[in-house]
Amino acid sequence: MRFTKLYAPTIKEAPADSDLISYEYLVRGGFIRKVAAGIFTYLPLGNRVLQKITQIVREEMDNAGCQELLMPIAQPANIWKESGRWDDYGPEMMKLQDRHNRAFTLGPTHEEMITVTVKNELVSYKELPKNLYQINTKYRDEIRPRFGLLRAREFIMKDAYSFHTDEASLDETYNQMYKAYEKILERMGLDYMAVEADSGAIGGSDTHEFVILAENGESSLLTCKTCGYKATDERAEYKADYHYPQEQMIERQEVSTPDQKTIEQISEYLNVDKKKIVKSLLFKGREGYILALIRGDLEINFAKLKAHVGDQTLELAQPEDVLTDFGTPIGFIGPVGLNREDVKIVGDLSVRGLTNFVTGAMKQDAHFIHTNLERDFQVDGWHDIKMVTKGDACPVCSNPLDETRGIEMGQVFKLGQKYSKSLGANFTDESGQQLPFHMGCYGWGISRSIAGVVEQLHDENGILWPISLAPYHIIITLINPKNEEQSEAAETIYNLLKEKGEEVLLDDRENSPGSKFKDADLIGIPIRVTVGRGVKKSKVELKLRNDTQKREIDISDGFEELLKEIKKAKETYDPRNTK
RNA sequence: CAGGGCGUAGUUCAGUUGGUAGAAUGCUAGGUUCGGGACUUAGAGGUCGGGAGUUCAAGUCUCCCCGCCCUGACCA
Repeated sequence: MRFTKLYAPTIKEAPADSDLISYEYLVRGGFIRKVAAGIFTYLPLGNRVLQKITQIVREEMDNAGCQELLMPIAQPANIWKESGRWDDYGPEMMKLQDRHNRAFTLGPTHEEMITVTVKNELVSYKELPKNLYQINTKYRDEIRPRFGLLRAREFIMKDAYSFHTDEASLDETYNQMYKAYEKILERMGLDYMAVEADSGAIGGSDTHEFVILAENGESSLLTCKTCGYKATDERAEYKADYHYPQEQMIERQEVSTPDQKTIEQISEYLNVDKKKIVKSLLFKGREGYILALIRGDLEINFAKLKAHVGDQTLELAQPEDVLTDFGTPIGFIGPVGLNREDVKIVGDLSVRGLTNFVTGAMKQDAHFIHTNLERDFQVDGWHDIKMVTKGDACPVCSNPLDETRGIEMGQVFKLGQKYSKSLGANFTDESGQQLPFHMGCYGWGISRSIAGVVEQLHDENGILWPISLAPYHIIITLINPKNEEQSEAAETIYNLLKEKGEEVLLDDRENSPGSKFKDADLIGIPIRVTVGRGVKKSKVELKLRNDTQKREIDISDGFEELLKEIKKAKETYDPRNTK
């Protein structure tokens, strides 16, 4: 491809709405353009990368015994109502109506659709297991789309679904997919981790996330150097070991705390250690309120709480609701005297054993001091709902955990029988009995991968694509197109490489050399052949994107050395090693 | 959705007490250059996000919409 023919508008300045390096470089390099919040056009360069990722994923899926199909994006509401997720997913879904006022959604995921697809036709144990996938556009009306392609509202995803007679068969496929995902990440040349994760709204039991390591990643991971334990922050557990000194219980007392709403403020105002305050957060769910209690210096893990309560619709109660239902602003809620049918109290393990602590008094501008468990209120259940942080004890070996950041590229789930049961998807076993499938599902963020790769592989000048994903492998930078000698040499090399089937880009623009170098770096082409003044002496230059050194190559031998060096570079180039 | 911020040339941004719409960069044409966004001359490009209002006069003041960005318990 000639640069003069290519549609790749590059931009010198960072776009005003740039919030992340990958978004900035992808826009500046002419890979993508934003159309609306979280909705993008893939320009030719972006589309080439997208196709390469798609192809890698497709090949690995096929190798893992998975078959490709294509399901509709527009899905009727009724299948979502049947599975009970019309409400669970709720506002996340892009909803629309046809001319007859029938409700549809633009699929945020396809569990329902695939189940409906196989429901009446995949009926015998003899046909199992089956593993089906598609690569398709998905829609999720995120609370706040951001970070460019990392959190888009319209995005491309590979999703696979497997159907089994029993758990053992599911386990086998799960492991195959797990390995396929490792293979995909290796082919993309990325540093990654597979970690235990929370299953969220998708539900199910076992699940692993495949996370690539990146400083700006949205996911926080907790890892143990000693034993190798790894988990996402939502899922991470720890060895809870709280010992509090035995204290004499003191009489509970109400104190005035005007406008002191946060733990921080109360701690200062009452001159009490945060560890002697119990934080009370009120959540509203399907079956009423949940009051969650945790020690003042710790944070609640919302995902753990949701999982524990078994209600994915759980949300932090609105201040207005709290005021009308409990008669207090949210800063002053607490467990004392809260004997209401519609309120369940969940206590974090950190609260158990505390004595004489501070809680909200359930009325404006007042807290209780010297509150005590049992004597002053009852907890309905104890559970670990704490957000695990760096330094907490590893749940396996008790050594302190580390925290790193990353970007989730894919996730594998064992769904079990959740969807097959709710949608009545059964098969007939050897004995003629109707049984619900055991299912697995396996997602991969195709469009997100583009941004993920850039997040991990970039420097101050632009992107460093690995060979497997680069939109072109080689760029020929022609310094002066008006110089016949140079121009001729560049054309010859370009045609030769094209004949050899190389993916080569010829920068034949009449810009100044500097702007061509900048663009080549920004776009991130791995191998650069510079054709300039050296041509007089039958020399061109070879420079790799991850290297600061250039090498002179003699071309008087009919380009043999050049071809050899290019071949070698293609085989050994690794953008993770910068020099 | 809540709280905060911003919408002016393709892009990044200036625009004073209300008084003829600006720069840089990019683009077009010419000239000089040709190894890290080079220099120079000329030119095109804007119903100032949309609507209503106040005023002799609105980019600037008021109100209502719309869009985008940031913070928030979202997730491939």
